Amino acid sequence: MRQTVDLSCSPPADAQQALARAETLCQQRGARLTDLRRRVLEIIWNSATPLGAYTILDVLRDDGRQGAPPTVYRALDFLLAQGLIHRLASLNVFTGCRRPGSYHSGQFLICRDCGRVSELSNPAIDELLRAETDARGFEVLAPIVEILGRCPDCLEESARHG
Amino acid sequence: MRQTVDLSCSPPADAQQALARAETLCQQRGARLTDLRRRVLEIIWNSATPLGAYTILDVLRDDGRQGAPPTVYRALDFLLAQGLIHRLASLNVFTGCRRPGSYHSGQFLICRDCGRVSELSNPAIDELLRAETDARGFEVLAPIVEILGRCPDCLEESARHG
DNA sequence: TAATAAATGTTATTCTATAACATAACAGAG
DNA sequence: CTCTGTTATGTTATAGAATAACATTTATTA
Repeated sequence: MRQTVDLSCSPPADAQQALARAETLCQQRGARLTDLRRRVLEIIWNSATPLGAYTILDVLRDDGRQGAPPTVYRALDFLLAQGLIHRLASLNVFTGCRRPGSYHSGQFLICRDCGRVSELSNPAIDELLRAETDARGFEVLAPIVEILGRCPDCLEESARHG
Repeated sequence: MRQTVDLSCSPPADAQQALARAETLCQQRGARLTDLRRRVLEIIWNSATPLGAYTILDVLRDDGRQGAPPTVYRALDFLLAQGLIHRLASLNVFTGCRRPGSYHSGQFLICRDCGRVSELSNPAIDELLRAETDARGFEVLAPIVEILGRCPDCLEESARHG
């Protein structure tokens, strides 16, 4: 069964702000934030949890749009290239970037229970990784840091009940 | 086209040692390292680079064994549970664990060009991540640290030629 | 407006992973 | 040793993620 979209905790304000920011950035860069790409970004931001490509496709189809997997993946590729979203490799899902503008790879805390994601940016972690790779003469292209676990809310929840 | 198995840099000695170690650990734990599971572990260790599940399946079939995807995935699940291999989420591949016995999640440097992987274990990185998650009341289940980049050999190679 | 480039539509396929159920191998109790 | 329950493996089918290849449309600019 396909993932459903949970809007419970991502206020539209966030989405609107993110879209406005994206608009500005793309304009500055001469990148074309088309209807489709904007809509995909909006779908991602409207969701409380990261979405898979096929879930996004379902929403597009609900919009009445035509679409096949490449439709979504191409839009996602664009948004990734612009640093407007991140891909979580461990779950094959996509989430809006909280700090677009400065390209970065991000560090993520992913809750196993509710699926929500926090994006950290701890420079010390970056520096340590950098030191480690420098020492080995390894050139970094894409660092991936994804911590799967349980968020405070879900911990408390499971403490109260079962 | 399916991945092919490159034996060029993983001396059989490593594999033999890893298998012996696995044997011992499983015996201590009362876990059953069956023919199939041992063979899958051996296939992984005999390869210079991490292997995908379907590549492993191909090798099993070359052995003359019967097999379907679940055959491989079940063996991999066992080896993962025993901490004898790691899964690299960013590439959907599996690699032998260099320090089995102490369950750990590992930090990996993955070369984009040659596909080889170095497993780090920098306690400082673990500690930083731990501090960050503790501060947020987030319970860690599975930290994933995978750095995609280019290894020294491939950097030198590309400096000499193209 | 014509020529070019960029974006999207469309069909098919590849790769990754698991569900569900059948059969076989094994370990311990009697 | 045999029965019995458990664990492991065989087997078929399907779900889920991603891309290849080519057609068509939309935008840009010369």
